[in-house]
Amino acid sequence: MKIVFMGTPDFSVPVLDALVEAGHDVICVYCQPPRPAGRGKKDRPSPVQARAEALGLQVRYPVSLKGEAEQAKFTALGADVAVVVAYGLILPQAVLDAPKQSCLNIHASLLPRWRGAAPIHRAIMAGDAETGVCIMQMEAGLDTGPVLIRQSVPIEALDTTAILHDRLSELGARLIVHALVNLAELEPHIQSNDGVTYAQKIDKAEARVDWTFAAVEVDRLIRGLSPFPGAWCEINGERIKLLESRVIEGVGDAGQVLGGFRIACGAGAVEILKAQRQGKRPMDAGVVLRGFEMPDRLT
RNA sequence: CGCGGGAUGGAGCAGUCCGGUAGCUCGUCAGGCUCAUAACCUGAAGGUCGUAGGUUCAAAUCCUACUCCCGCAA
Repeated sequence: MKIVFMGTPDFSVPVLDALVEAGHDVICVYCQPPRPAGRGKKDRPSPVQARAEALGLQVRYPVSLKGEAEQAKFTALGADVAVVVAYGLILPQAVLDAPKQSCLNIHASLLPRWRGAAPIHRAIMAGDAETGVCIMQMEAGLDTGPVLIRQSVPIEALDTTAILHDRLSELGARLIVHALVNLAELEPHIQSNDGVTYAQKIDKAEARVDWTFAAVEVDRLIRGLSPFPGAWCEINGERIKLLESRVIEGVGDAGQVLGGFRIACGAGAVEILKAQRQGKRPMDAGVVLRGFEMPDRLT
């Protein structure tokens, strides 16, 4: 099948790989243009661009698809299907209509819950018991199209966004390959109007831990924001990123250190399992604590 | 030239300003104690102090260049 692939971040890469491996003819890859990123603020290609070039695929990264010229170039590809996963650009109707069969989107949530940019983070932060992946037909609206395949995955107590991200990315890759083979038989299910929520982009201001919150909330925040952007707190004037945690039994004033890396919250307590000091790599809590003096209380 | 932190036995750190014996918390190994333990006690092994130059009687420490890792910011 002649496929146009559209995606940008790490989440999209396993999907691209799966399509190529399944023997599809990926005639062109669209992704976001290289942006200043990382130390030195140099332009860096997106993960998808890097992977696509390594595979020897044609790559395009237009700043927008609104112009007629871009749309004409897209249409001229004569694709059977467009596979879109975390591309980062809204597709105009002219683009949606271009592929002979359809535009399929892979979304990392159980739609209609968590439409939008940060579905994995939001599912963990909200304390959802499960999340999943949907393969859907694209419409002009944001993640509103009819769902072809919907597969749920439980969220475990210690799951972080990093873990779920990889798990869902792999799942999405498997499902899209399956969907392309069985495209004719799959039934589109219109999304319910009930239970619609939007996964707002993560705001950096959300990332600071407030110890007056209940322990379950703090724990979800830490796991939901791990590893990016990373929940953090201040210890001895130093900014410490908290990457893994669990809820434990414990009583104390909010912010009180209960020994080791166990902190009392507004209700209950959390134990930090993995953290990262500035300029250091992520380390297990016990290791972080060596050569480091914990105060009696965190704010 | 976006801002900043870091590289010291296997791990995490101190020591660097004010050059002069290589230190701490762990881990490892050996022995001891204990009914027993991620317990405790004793002892041991293990380090080109990121690399290359320079200054000096003497450099982990001061100077220069370089490599690698990371935080912020995007």
